[in-house]
Amino acid sequence: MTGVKVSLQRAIAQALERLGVMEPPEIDVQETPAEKAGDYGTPVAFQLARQLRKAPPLIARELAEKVVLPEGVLRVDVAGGYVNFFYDPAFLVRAAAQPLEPARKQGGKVLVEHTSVNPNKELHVGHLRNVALGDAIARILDFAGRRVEVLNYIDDTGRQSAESLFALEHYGLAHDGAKKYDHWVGEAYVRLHREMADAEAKARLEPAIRAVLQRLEAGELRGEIEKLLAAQLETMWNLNAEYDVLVWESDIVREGLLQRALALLEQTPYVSRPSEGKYAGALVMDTSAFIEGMEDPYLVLLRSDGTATYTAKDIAFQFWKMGLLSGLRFRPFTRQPSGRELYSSHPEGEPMPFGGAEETINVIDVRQSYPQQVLKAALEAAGRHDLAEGAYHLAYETVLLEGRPLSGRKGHTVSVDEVLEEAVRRARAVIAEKNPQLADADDVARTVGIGAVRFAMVKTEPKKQIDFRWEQALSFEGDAAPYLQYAHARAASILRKAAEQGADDEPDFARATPYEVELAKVLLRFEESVQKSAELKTPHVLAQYLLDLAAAWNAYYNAKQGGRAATPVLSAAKGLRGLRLALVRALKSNMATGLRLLGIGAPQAM
RNA sequence: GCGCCCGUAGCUCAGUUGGAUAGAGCGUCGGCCUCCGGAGCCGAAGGCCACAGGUUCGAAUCCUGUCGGGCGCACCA
Repeated sequence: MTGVKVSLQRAIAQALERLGVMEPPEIDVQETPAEKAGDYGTPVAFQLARQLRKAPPLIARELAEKVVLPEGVLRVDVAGGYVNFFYDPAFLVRAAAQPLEPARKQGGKVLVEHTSVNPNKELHVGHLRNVALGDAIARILDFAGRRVEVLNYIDDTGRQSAESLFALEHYGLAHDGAKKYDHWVGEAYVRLHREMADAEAKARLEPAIRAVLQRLEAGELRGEIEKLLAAQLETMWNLNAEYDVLVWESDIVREGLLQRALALLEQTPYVSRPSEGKYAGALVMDTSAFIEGMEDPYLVLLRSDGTATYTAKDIAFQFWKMGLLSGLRFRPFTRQPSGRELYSSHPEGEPMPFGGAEETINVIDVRQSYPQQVLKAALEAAGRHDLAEGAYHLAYETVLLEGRPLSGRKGHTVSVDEVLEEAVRRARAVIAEKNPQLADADDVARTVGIGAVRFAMVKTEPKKQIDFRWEQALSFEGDAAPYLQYAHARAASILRKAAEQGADDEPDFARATPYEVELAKVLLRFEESVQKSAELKTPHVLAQYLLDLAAAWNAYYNAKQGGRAATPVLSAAKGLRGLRLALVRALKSNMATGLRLLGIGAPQAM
């Protein structure tokens, strides 16, 4: 159903060629403003004025004379320097009624890493934005024709996990099942930190924590981490997020990826082992050739005591992601709610074709910008400029809670589980009030509540800080997911009634009115918005488009002329009714697809 | 101090590879269920697009500077 703009661009380009324009500019085709004549127009004559040394209106007129009108265009007109095209309403509406299809697969693999939360406590609202963004962008890229692999990194050898596991042992706790496991462990973690606020206590406990860390690195406590991971996965699944593969940090080290990455880097002129000065005895990388403005461009990979920094492991991981290194082994981990298999790296697994992507998207908050730059620098140092170009950091700003930064230690935080529970509860209350007869009210409340939360996380640009406020994030009015879902349910309701009445007349597109044309034009923007979302790697473009689409549909639905409904569907004359049903069908299906790409469900009724 | 990001209506935000009169939601005020679902629709009020220069036929969008705000600059992760 694309193609209206594209065919105009092509026609204009050919006309310019006939006019003898040697270097045609980018041809911009846009919908004409509401009060202007025509359907689509181009300002290309303005851009050519200098090159051709002619007034824009003159060029516009010549262009209008030379252009061969593409299919569906009735006539062309000139307004000032703009060239405007008038479409046959029937053509636009028929085009808009065509079913959507995912773009054909092309290009290499793109690997999306998101979530990657420390396995040591429950997810909080900061993680929520990460999961919502990462899951949505993966779905969008897939629809836009990319081969996508979704990865979740398990930092099982981190300090935080060690502290959590130590806390359980230290306080002699046993899980009785009353609380969700990750919340329960999180409480022990917080308790430990309260105790360690005292410097003396901290020093006393340090050796025992280190011992746990070492056991983690040896892979001895994998089962403990898996228990935490299982509890966290429940939350992500509740959010509608699934993955292809988990990669464990300990596996990266055990399989020798870290050593090989360092060996590879040591052969380059950028990595050295200073024998004196600040970095004596350490292995460092000089990033000055790749990162500008650093006071101290040296980055430690191996500490002088021989241990690897987190960044070094991350570099090894990035090298694996992009196929510079291979060697991890995998096996099935669990089956996810949709039926999709989740794999995991594992010492006893077998080689499988994960990784080796030509492009990576790392979804991590903006505070990690420097380490992410380092990953690119390491790829550059390895001589792979092409891969460095393909490594994208999807940086999102932090989430505030009621205007203040999140803080686990001060208890200023809310878990994702809590947020979801409250959202679903509120959705259930609204249903009880507005639609008490609704059959599957509990399921719908889940879809609506979770949808509201996810949409709130993706509707704004990632690089803008957002403030999580209960009243806003859980709003069921205005620019929120329920608005989109309501538009969908309304369309579903009409189609249901049409089926009951046996209304299935052939559409007579020649009967299209300006009301249908207006809705059709918005429908026709769907693919462009998905493509743009994919290209800019941000779901908010699609989210904003869906709001436009729902608004156009609601306006169409409510249109009145002289106090009467202007656009009734079911009571319309034969042919016109068929046309309107075709548009409603397209609206419903596109809205459902758009919501799905954001990881949000579209109930038939709500 | 150096670097990156942000500043658009009372509030929260779209719009930025330069294009026609800067748009939504919330809030305020006023309307709309004899009509397919009022979680909706229509209308009003509300803008020196932070400020000052510059480039351009044309600037919220590009450049320079200034002022506000956020973040990053560890042999932490």
